[in-house]
Amino acid sequence: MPELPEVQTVVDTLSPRILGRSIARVDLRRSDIVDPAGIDLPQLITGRTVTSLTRRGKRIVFTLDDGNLFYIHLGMTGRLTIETPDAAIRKHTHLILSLNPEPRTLTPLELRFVDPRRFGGIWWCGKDAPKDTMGPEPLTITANELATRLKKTHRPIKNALMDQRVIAGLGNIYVDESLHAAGIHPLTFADRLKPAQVARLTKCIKSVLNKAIRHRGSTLRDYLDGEGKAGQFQKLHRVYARDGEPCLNCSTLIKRIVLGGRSTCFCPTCQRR
DNA sequence: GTCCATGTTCTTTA
DNA sequence: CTAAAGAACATGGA
Repeated sequence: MPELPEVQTVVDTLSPRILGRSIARVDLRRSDIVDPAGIDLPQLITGRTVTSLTRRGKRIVFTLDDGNLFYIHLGMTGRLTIETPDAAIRKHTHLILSLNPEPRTLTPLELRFVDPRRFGGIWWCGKDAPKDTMGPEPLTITANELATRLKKTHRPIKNALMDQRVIAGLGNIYVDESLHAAGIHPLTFADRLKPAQVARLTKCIKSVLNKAIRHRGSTLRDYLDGEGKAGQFQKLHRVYARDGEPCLNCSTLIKRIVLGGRSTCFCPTCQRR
């Protein structure tokens, strides 16, 4: 589910509800979603206040008032939503944080983490910056920076852009959409792209992501933002999951191939080899 | 029953 | 050794 635009939307919707509230109770219903295994997460965070909530790649980074830090990754089906305590607890709810009301309001809230497939989880970092082998943020990367990184790998551009060490935050949807916008065939070797193509790709990645953020992400099945609302950008996908349908630019039928074990959709006319 | 799914990480292969 | 490809993880829907 969640790539950069979805994760950014979750952070944006959660921030006003979480920042400044202290954590009154922690209900960790499945301790195997916490890494490292064996730490006492409830003991570490009960009574603390979240002082900042940020995104790095697809991670949601929580900073606490004692300087400790952890992040949540939503994996494929993870959801992080604000609920009132009386809301029904749905299946696969693994963590509930009860948040004290702000001084002026009397509404207690809960932050709930739900993740059926459990590819997501919570990573405790303590006071150290999280171990970070991720590439640069796509919204601020320069064309030169991306070009340098792509030059180092002889893989199809699709695979390279999916690799979080090359560039952080992109996944299957937004790589396909960006490559289509840039007119680049997904099988093109990353190290063979011309500077003009990388420049165009950089621009397209940014415009696709920004547009997706404005539409609050893509909801295919599981994704909801922090307030429980679905995204709308799936209605504007131009290639993702549109195989067999006409290209919105040229009417050629969108083709589907498998790359890196993932389905990859592209327009054979707009994206020539 | 089968296949597929927004992601990451470990293992195997070249 | 390294880079790249493939399998594995767990659940649910079509």
